[in-house]
Amino acid sequence: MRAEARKPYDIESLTNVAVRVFAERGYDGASMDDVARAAGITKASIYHHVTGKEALLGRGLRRALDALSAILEEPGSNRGRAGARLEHVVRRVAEVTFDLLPELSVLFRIRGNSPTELEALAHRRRFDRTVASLVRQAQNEGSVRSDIDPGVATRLIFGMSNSTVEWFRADGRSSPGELADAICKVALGGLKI
Amino acid sequence: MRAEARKPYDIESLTNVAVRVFAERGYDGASMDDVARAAGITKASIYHHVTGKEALLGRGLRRALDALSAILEEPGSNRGRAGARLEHVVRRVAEVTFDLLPELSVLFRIRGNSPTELEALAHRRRFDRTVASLVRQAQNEGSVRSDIDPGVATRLIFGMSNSTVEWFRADGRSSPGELADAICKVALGGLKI
DNA sequence: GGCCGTTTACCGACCCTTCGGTAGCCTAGA
DNA sequence: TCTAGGCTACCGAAGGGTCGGTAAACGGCC
Repeated sequence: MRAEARKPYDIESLTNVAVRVFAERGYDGASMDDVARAAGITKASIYHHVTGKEALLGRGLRRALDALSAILEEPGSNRGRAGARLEHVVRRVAEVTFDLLPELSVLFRIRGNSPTELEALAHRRRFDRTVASLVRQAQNEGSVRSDIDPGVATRLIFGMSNSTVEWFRADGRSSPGELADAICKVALGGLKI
Repeated sequence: MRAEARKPYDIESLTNVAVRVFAERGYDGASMDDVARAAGITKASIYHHVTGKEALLGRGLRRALDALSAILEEPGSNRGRAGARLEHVVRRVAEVTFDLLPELSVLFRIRGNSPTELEALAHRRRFDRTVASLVRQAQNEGSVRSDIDPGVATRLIFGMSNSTVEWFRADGRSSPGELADAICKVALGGLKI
C-alpha cells in the first residue's frame, strides 16, 4: 500500500501542475500552497525549481502564446484564399485550445495585473490583429460578409472559441474534433454572406 | 478649489464601485483597499455599509443573475415560435450585458471558489439549461440546424456574447445596438439551416 | 428656536491569518 | 562525495476584518 514512487519534478512537470491549478482557481485565487499540495510537495520545494509564482505564470503563458503564434506560421495560414486561410486558423486555434487547455485557460483570463500579464496581453493583441487583417482580406475577396467590422468579427469568433476552456473537458463524452467542427460551423457559418 | 462634496455612500452606490473594481482586477486580484481607494473612503468605512468582501461580490452577482432571469420572463421569450424566442433571448442578453457591464463581467469570470460563487454558478447553469431547451425546440421546429448538440450550441452562443465584456467599452465608438446586431447575425446566422 | 438623544457616514489604529518567499538541513543515488 | 530534490522552520508584507471613536445631520419636543 506504499505511495507510488513519483518521478522527481523538473521545471516543465511542475509547470504542468501549476498551470492546472491556476486554471482551476484562477491565478490570483490560487496560492503557492495550493500548487504545492497539488504537486504533492512542499511550497518551499517549488522554489528549488522556479524563482516564484509569477515565473510559473510566465511559463504557462509562454506555452500558450507560442502555440498560437505557431499556427500563423503554418502553410494553411499563408497559402490559398483568405477565406480558407481564416478557416484554417480558426480550426487550428480550437484544436490547440483543447490540446493546451489549462495554459490557454489561464491566458484567456489574465487581466494585466502585472508586467508578465501585460506582456502576454500585448502578444495576444498582436495575434488578434493578424487575424483581423485576415478577416478583412476575406471580406475583400467576398468570402465573408462585409457588414461587420473585422476587429469585431475577430473578437466574436475567438470569444466563441476561447469560451470552450470554461466548460470543455476531455472526458470522452465530447470529442475535440466534433467541437472544433461545431465552432467552425457556427462561427464561420455566421460570417458567410 | 475645495473638493467637490460627494454624496454619502449607501450599499447600492458602494456596490457600484466595488463591482467596477472587481471587473477590472478580478475578484481575487482586487483588495478591499483597492475598493476603498476607488471609492475615496477608508477600508474600515466599507464595513459600515456591508458585512464583507464576499457580500459585495454577492450583491454584484445577484444584480447580474436577476437581470438575466428577468429576460426569461419577458413576453418575447415565451410567445411565438422557438426560433424567434431564441433570437429575442440572445439579443436581450447582449443588451443586458452592455447595460450591466461590470456585474456581468464579474459573473462570467467566477470559478466557484466560495459558497457565494458556487451558488451563482448553479443559478447560471439553470439559465443555460433553459436556453438549451429553447434551442432544442428550435431544432425540432426546423429553424435551427440539428447537427449540433443544443447544450453545445447554447454554450457557443453565450461564449460569443459573453466575451464582449472583455473588450466592449461604452465609449461611443461602437454602439451597443450595432454590437448586439452583430452578435445575432453571427451566432444565430451560424445556427441557421 | 434651542436643546437633546439618535443615527449615519466615516476614520486611524490595530488584529489575526494567509501569502509569497528564504535559510538551512537532510537524504538517496550517480 | 557531490548534488538534485526535497524538507522543516521561519520571515515580512499584505490581506480581510474589528474596535473605539468622531463629526455632522436628523428629528422631536418643550
